[in-house]
Amino acid sequence: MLSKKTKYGLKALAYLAQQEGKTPVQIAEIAKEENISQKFLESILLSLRRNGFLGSKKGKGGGYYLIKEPKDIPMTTVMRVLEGPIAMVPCVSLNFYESCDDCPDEATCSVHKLMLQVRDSALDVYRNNTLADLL
Amino acid sequence: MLSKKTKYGLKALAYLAQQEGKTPVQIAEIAKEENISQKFLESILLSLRRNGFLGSKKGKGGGYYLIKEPKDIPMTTVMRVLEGPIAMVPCVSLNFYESCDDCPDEATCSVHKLMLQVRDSALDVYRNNTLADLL
DNA sequence: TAATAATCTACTAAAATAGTAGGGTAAACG
DNA sequence: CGTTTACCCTACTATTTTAGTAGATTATTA
Repeated sequence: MLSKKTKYGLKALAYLAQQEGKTPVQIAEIAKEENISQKFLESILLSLRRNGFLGSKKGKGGGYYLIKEPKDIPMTTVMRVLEGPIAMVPCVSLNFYESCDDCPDEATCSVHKLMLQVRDSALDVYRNNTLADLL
Repeated sequence: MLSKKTKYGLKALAYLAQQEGKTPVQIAEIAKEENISQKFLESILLSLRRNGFLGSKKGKGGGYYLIKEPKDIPMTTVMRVLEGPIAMVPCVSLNFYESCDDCPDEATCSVHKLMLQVRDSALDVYRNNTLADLL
């Protein structure tokens, strides 16, 4: 299941991408328009800023804005920041690899084999979608 | 992330599929060979039996066994029983559909659009794999 | 009937999720 | 320069899910 954090994060990014210029949008506006708890959204936007997706401006007329063009933001990087690993098991993860403590041999593991295919197919989708494609 | 329940369930099914005849295999044997907590595995096998994948026999010489041929067990049905919905959001689920309480319109929802593709790609993998393919 | 092995009910510890509460801090505007 | 605006940050909490445990029961077979 997709976490609310990821869902809200995606919606917020899409909302910002739809904006005309690069004028900052306030948290309160996004929260209201997208039906998201404002406080929760605050922490999500903050993490998106820390990870280089968003810029922010304080004070009157402040808010958040996209740093890059929507078409230059691939879904792979967004999903990894918001949701974490794209793989369903750590032993097939490219960016978050970990070996399983059960399972003596990855090469012969039935789960490994299947989940490798699932990861590749999901990766394929995320690689072929940028933020611009969500609008 | 794939739950341990699903992981263990898949491993147990694969173990049973590797068996020569249709002689029942005891929970204890599967648990030991696959490094799974026996009590936890008990409940998993029980649910696989209730859902028509396994048969069981009590008493001496008893245990669990596959009811169908591995090649006739598609991963879609296994995953749905063990892990639940294949979709990452209920609003794109074929078998577990639910509308989102935020999100006024699915047709224009950016998350919906993306997750539909992810579901289709995952479904594609599961449909093209049977239990026999995991061995 | 004694041993074996699945079945069933109920409880629990730990982790993740989805928030809340309450200030602090920087920038803009009058 | 001071007030307002709006992001920034820390800490706490309720709920749900996950991953089990414990212990008694029931059915089978030798």
